[in-house]
Amino acid sequence: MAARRHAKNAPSEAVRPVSMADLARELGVSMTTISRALSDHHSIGPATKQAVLKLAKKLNYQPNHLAAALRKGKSKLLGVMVPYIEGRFFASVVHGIETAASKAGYSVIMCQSNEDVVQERKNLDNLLRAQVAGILVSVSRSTTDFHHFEKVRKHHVPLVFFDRILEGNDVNAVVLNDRAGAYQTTKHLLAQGCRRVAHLGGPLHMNIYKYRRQGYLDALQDHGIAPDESLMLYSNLTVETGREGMAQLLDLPEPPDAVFSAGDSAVLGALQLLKSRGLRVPEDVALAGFSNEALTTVTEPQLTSVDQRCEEMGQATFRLFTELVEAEGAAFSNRQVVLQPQLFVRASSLRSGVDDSPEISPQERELQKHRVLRRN
Amino acid sequence: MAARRHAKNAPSEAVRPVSMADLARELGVSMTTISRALSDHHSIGPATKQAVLKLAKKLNYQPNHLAAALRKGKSKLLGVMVPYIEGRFFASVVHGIETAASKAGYSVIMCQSNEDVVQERKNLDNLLRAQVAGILVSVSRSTTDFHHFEKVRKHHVPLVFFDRILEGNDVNAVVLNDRAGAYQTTKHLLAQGCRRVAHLGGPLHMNIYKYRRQGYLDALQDHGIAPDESLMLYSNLTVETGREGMAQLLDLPEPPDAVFSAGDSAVLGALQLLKSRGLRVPEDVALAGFSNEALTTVTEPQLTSVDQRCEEMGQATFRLFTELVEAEGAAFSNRQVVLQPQLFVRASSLRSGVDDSPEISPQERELQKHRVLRRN
DNA sequence: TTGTAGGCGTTATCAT
DNA sequence: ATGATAACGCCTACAA
Repeated sequence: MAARRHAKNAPSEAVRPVSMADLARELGVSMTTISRALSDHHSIGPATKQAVLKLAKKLNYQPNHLAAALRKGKSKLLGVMVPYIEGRFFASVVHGIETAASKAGYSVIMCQSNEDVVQERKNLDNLLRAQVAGILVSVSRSTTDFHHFEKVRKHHVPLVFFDRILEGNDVNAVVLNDRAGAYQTTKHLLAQGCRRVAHLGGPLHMNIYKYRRQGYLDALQDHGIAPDESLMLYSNLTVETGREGMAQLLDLPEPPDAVFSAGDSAVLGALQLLKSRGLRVPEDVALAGFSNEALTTVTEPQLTSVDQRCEEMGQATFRLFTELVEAEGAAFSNRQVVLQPQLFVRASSLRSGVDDSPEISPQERELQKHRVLRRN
Repeated sequence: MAARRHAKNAPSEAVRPVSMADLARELGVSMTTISRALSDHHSIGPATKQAVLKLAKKLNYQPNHLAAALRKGKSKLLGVMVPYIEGRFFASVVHGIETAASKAGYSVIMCQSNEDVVQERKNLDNLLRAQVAGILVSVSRSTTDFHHFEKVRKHHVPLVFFDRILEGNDVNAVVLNDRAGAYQTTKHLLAQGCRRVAHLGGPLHMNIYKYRRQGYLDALQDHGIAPDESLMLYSNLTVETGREGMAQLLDLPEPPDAVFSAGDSAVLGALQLLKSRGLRVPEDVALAGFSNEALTTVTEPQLTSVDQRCEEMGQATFRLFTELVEAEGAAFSNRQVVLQPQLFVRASSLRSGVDDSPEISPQERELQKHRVLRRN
């Protein structure tokens, strides 16, 4: 017990953790034997193996991932960057990624760009320096060019985008079919008898908002309705801008009888404003949003919204990453995975007697189970 | 033309990243010089330094954190473990941690225990193997003993608990003054004229729920009201159990005129049930919750709730970690940081004409700005 | 089945 | 002001 370990070049008296060399010395075998016993190599005596494992447990040995990664030139770290972690969407996607990654032996380094392209660049550099095995990213709102991601490619680090991607670049990406979600929602509003459907949109340089608008337009066209620019407002889709937008729409000579918002916060704002003006939802104005945030089931009436399959997106993103790793640069062809959204029809868009989506209820009930607000 | 080395397209040739050795060779100097130039050492010629930096930029050199950490025996990785990342509370705390950590040059490895001690243990081992510089953790719901955390201490890795801690152990921790939050809330309900205040509580083996209950009891005692066991129900505080609990309370011979819930989901359930029975809030039953979730400002009436200073908690947790690092094991005394909660009084507990908390509004307005639901 | 030795990229300690 | 060299802990040809 009194036998102290003497580090030849130890900087100070800091207690070093137990290493394979320590185990080897203690057992009087070589480090190779230790290494093989621990990694369950085939050519290893069962007796020695047991002895090694036992000693390892006794001395509380923990393998040093850093050293292994350095030696192998391959770490088990995975970089994940989101604009921010708060809010249901990104938190759920990260949850999906982390769960899948953890199961596959990867540790997730999480970072946020805070919607700032400068921070995004810094984070990217930092992840590269950490020698991550891959980078999964949803770009910031202020990102408009691709060149900092080029660097990642130069370093041969697998790169997968999710949800918010850079259009026009051939990249690996997992996205939601935003167009289909918007199309289905708008068609639903039209099926409810609405004729002047307005749209609260987001910044059009972002793929998600561009396609949500497109789906809206496509549905109108399918019904032979000409788009009316005065019914289309663009903002950052906060509650506040939702209120303002709704007010502006009501002031039109011909106000809308329905609003499809590209986000749930804005549609909440719209709802608040309509109530404050004494208008009824959905009788006077029907409402539908996008994201299926928790708040949609709390308002009165509850809000129709498009669910984005957050967790599936996380899983799919990680899966795409593992496929890239296995492909090992064999195929340079980038892959796109497109997830199908799911419209949840609720009271805010359901006019009496008309129900064009009877198949929704069971899924929703199922989803609600998982959407319990946890902790408290 | 044949003499060219095709680094890019060589199939079986894994392209190694640029290292300090490459820079040294290219410039015809030693690695020591490179290292010093890059780390801004004092004894380095300004000319050589410039040359090194220039070449580094040109060749897209990125320092290898793994190698540096291995050599120095100290990484810039920080382990953060939460029960789950979804939901406002933990997401905000993690946001606070990540922001502070990033500023200080740390990368955050985020993992979830999913409320499972077994996973918690695995994660802990994994973080140790990743050679993290510290571990910040909020324990899972199913954690009742401390011994897996002992291992962390044995490895001399700084350990800080936040919010959910293990009582009875002398540990570093950042917690909310749950008792004070509950006390203040209950006193507020009593000040509104309520005389039979019920309590929806959580699992009492968790510090947070134990203290919320205690604050409730203390407030009752201060008003000379004897606690009534039939008014105190315990559950996991989901929306569903909130509904059930409220129903049970209404069936009492003497139903309550107010409910203080240890969580916001449960109080939402209570609200739903009261409405379905045609009872008015707050006139018939006043309601107050805990956590100040986003939903509290969406319901009708809006819900009174206790804000937990999520982001401050994250910042404080990281700060405590850095203090431990600087202390360098000098002082073994563990520190506890206690944050003060903030009660937000809203319509669900405000009976007409009585307002015992006029100072709330400005802060709330301020907070609301930041609580915009983002994305979409 | 086991051992030897070299090196992954960096930094710290010597020396020049 | 600059170099040579030895670790950090692990893996893996190549020997034995």
